[in-house]
Amino acid sequence: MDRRQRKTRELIFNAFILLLSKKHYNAITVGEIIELANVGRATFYSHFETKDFLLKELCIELFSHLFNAENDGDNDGIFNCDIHGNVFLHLFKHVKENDNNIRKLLTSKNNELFVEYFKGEVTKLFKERLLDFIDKKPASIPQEFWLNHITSTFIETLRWWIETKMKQTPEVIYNYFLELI
Amino acid sequence: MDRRQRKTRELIFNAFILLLSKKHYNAITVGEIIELANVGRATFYSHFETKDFLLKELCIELFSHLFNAENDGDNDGIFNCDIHGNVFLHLFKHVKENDNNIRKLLTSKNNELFVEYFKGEVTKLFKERLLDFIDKKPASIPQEFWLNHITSTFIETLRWWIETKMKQTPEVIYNYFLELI
DNA sequence: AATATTATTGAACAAAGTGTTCAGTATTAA
DNA sequence: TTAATACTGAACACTTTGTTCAATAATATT
Repeated sequence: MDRRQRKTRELIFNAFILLLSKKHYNAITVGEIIELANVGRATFYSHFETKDFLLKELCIELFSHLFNAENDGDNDGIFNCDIHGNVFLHLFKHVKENDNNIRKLLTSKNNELFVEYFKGEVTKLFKERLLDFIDKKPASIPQEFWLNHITSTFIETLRWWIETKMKQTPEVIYNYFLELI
Repeated sequence: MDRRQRKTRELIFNAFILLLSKKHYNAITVGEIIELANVGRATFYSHFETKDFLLKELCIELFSHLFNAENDGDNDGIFNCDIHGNVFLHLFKHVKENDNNIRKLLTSKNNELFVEYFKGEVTKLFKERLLDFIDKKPASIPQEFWLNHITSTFIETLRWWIETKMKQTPEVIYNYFLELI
């Protein structure tokens, strides 16, 4: 990819992230983004079809290393942690220590699109590790319902934790989560 | 209130509800609403400041009888049910039998505003009846967190039920809910 | 270093939506 | 019947969106 393209992409991403932490997703206009990024209008539209696509590509940029990491070395993908699957504890830690972006996006308003993306990824994680939680499932309820429940509970827990300023350690909040389910 | 006002209010509400079941909240324009309602543009704006206010007033219109009913007779407010507080079972029943509007609104896209309203009302209900559920709370977790959790779980359960076409009876889905918490 | 390719620019553009205004008309309440 | 009030519809300024295009700049290719 042309160096110019990489440059403008990054300028746009940075401007967008900055705006996301200042105002609702719906309230952000393409005009504001390009003004802050110092980029022509036509340039923006040659990179991204719409604002929604910008968000989508930003998610891939920011989180694909987390969710899609193969076991190929020294990245910090979710799958490369303490052998036996404290994936979710790892995620709490990751959010606390590195990932201000997840914090911003998960608590920003009018951002159904991101929540949908994030929930989709987390659902995949739980699906792959469903057996680790299957013993907690009451026998009577359907598995699809259970999957939806633990995923939602995880995300709500994470959101609550972020919104109340992350006063607990990742370990404590992870135990809260385990006690809920 | 002038009969003319009541008439246009109802025309607008009906048009809005119809549109909500056909497209995303964000995609609905004032132009469409007034065209469908057969009402002048100026009239719309003399009734409602913005589309968001329209939604807000629609919620009050549709659900205040549910959530704010005092014990004053033959309404079907949430508080006027089987003495000992199966409020939530009652809500499941209500949604299944009478309330196509909650169904539409709770599963419509780009409708954070409604979900926020609905969650607020349900949170109030749980807060007033927290003692009924307090014995299910693990000792270690904070009460505010617990309140948020059972509220979210209730709403997610309701949403899942609606989205999967309400195949279970209200009693069964209510038991699912109880087993989750 | 010269050239071909590709990205960016800025300005202009149509289209769609928002929210306001106002004079004229119709409906309702008194 | 009259006075008050609600509705109309058309026009308005304004904002935002997404597109187009010729000129210019940066990069890749040889």
